[in-house]
Amino acid sequence: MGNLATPFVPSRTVNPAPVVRPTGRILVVEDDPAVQKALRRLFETEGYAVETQSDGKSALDSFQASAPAAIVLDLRLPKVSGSDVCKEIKSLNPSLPIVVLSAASDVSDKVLLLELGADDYVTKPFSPRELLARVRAALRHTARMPDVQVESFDDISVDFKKMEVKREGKPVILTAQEFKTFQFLVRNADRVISRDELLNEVWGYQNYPSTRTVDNHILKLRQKLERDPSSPVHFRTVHGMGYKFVR
Amino acid sequence: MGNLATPFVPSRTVNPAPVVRPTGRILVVEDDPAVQKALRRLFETEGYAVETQSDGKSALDSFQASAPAAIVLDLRLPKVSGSDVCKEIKSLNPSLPIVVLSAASDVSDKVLLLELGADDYVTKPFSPRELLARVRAALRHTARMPDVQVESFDDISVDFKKMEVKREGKPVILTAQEFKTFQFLVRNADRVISRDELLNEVWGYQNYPSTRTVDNHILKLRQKLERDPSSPVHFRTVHGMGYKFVR
DNA sequence: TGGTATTCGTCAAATCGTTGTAAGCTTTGA
DNA sequence: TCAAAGCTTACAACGATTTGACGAATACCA
Repeated sequence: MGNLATPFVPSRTVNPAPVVRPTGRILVVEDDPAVQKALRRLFETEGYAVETQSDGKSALDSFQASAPAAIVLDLRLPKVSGSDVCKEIKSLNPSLPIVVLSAASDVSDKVLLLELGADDYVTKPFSPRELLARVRAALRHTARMPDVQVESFDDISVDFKKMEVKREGKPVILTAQEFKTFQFLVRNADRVISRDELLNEVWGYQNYPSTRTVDNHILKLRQKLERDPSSPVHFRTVHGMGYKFVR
Repeated sequence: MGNLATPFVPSRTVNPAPVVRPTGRILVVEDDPAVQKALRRLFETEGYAVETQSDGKSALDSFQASAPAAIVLDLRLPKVSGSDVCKEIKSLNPSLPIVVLSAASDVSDKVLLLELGADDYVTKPFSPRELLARVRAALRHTARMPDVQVESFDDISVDFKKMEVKREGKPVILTAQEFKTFQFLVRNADRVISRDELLNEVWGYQNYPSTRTVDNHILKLRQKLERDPSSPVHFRTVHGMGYKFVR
């Protein structure tokens, strides 16, 4: 799943039901250009969209403007120190996971990190994999599953945790992408969702060519889940707008 | 995607699957006000109720009066030392989980902690997430004391305590890593588990191998435990997602 | 109301990603 | 020092996803 970083365009004004965010954008704040580049590559090859900033001031601006899903923050920064950035961000949004990069000497102070409000840290030199693991864990943690894991309507029932869908009690096999699409639609039932939004939220794309990809997945879902796929009841087309799922 | 036929439930929204939510109050015993505040924030944003005390004496009183679900205890305390508090509490209520905070120098000897009766410890500086994880683990541990230590299905039986697996009554030798993987899967039966999650839960941060490693362990488990390893029934692949264990 | 432009549904082919597996290498512990 | 366990690598096989063409449906506008 390839990704290119481009400016984020908020598509929703309000934040409705919990939204499934498979791949978030990561804000990397790091002043050393070499390290910055390496980090970008690390996360991008893992399918994350990456935004980079080189100093604390820009980081704060960037955080305000683009609402990243997680932040990787070097403690050693020019102008505004990493610590201050961390505190500031945490005070604005306590649930946004921040993973701190620090030289071993920086954290000699016993509980500094805790006071900063950072969620996790790795000390330089660190293994890329470990950083990745920690960021992923941080993301997973905040993207907490909504309480309701099971839904049913019409003759369909879904168990999001087990990734099982049944129709008239009989199992229906959905592929990974189909399932994610379905899940997103169900969790945003009754709301009109544009293809762009689907691509952003389900596919994690930041930019993309014009594509029939979404349509194809809707097609598959209709074939598998609608009583009469040729006149869909649940997966509705809203012409010129996108799709809408209704129970 | 594995699906098993079960009766169709026509209600609209079925009751939520049991979600592990923070329950109970955590008693934080810490004399440094800044750290105390940070700890409070850490646990509270996670949904725990927090009670704080600054010295050993008050901690003991508090423990008696309010019966917390777990205790986070700094070893460095004024008046009554943390060690004594720990011993005292453990003698009064051995099953109450205690996670100890200690400077690295304090625990040159890990054995000491065990003597104290502490369930777990983190050394400063610690990652907030790690502390959280350990407290959660400690809670989980005691929360499901009536833990099933023996499971069986198909022609397999497992004794988690003895770390023994038998197939058709005959012992099967699993390596440590295989056993851990197996255990995690069994305890999360029916749920789809990503490689990442397995890596985090079974392997942990410090050694974070490649995802191919997981595949190999699943392969071994299938070879050792499936009737027909080439068409696995229990260790199912969920393409694009991970694995799922089904009894 | 008819013509035109846009958007959507559908299909098959091509691409791309994921998984299973074996073999070899590294680490660990007796 | 050796054997066992664990990890990495490579690659084939498989399946999922994307693409692009094209006709059908819908909206727009004179």
